[in-house]
Amino acid sequence: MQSQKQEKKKKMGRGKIEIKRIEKSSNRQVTFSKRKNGILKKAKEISILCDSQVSLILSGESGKIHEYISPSTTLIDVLDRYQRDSGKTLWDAEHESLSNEIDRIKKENESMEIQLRHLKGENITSLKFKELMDLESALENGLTCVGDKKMEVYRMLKRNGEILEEQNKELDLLLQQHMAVEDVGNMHDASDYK
Amino acid sequence: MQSQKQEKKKKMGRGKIEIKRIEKSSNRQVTFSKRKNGILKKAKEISILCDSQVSLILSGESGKIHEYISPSTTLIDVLDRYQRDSGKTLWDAEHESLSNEIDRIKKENESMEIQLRHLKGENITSLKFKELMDLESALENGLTCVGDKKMEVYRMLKRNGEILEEQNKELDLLLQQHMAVEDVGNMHDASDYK
DNA sequence: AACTATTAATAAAG
DNA sequence: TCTTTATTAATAGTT
Repeated sequence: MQSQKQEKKKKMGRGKIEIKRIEKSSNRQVTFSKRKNGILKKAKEISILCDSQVSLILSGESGKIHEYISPSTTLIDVLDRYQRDSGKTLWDAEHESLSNEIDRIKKENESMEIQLRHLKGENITSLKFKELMDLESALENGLTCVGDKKMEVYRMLKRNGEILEEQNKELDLLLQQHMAVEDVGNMHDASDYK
Repeated sequence: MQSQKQEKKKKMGRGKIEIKRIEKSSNRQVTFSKRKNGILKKAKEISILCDSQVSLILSGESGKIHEYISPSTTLIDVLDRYQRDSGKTLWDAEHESLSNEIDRIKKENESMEIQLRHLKGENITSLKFKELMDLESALENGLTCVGDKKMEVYRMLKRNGEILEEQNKELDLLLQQHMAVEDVGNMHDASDYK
């Protein structure tokens, strides 16, 4: 291998180049054109293959702009993400305040989502005993209010005679089924606590 | 040449791939990581070789952002140019998009807040009978889950003997008070339904 | 622009 | 995630 190379330190033919500014303007332009196509293609490919968001903006010496923005998103989205992620503010103060508001609301959102889950009995594995008891109290309280209200509405409906006989029967049936389920629930609770 | 190929229509080994979303998530991630490095390298190379301005921002499914911005310029310069060249005003669009996002999240927020209120038995005056029943079911379901979990945790605590006697008593007391409230709740329900 | 010898990127496997 | 390697893809220099 060495013997083959020894007389050819510089490749005079096609081959590797050093990564530094190409001095000859015409070559530089040609290379820009070729590599521009290459990288635009790569950008498109990675966005399709990997379902990823890409924003590529290129400009050569002519000043002409070439771009690829993945269709799954807009440039705005990419830049917005970029700003939040990097902490760099590309734009004005108002933009920043809007961004902050979004962050704030998103946090609120998250906390409410957790509360909702808990009230629905989901994701409660990590809760402490005291938290479970508080949660239970809240649920019982809610149940009491709702149950009272339900009966109130039910009586009002009946009294006003606003429901047709047919609907009335349907409601009664629903209600009875419901109460049956409730009773089972209570029995379950009771046995569990003894 | 044809004879060599005829038995190997599909390359089972290393080779060409079709440019379409990679279905398997792990493969997609690996490919993203590799190609990301590739395209970042290409971006750097073209900017050096051809003295060109490049802004490349990528994000994969993890949401993490990867970027190459050519040192000869700032992202803002690139974007300014982009705006002038394309005639699109990113500024306004950005502003609008943020406003829209805020609206969207606020609506989500509002809806969750209402749900939370309802589950806590507040603001239920306007609800229809059927809605009250659904709400009640949800609450009962949540209560069952939480109650089961609570007892599970309680038993575990007792069994493991991890709580001091003092704490133990406190818990027992809390629990008894709690059950008493529960019983009142049940009686209340029962009497109402008769 | 088109052509090819060569290098570079990378898909699949370990 | 890293390394290896067979194979495809990109491209530098030439025409």
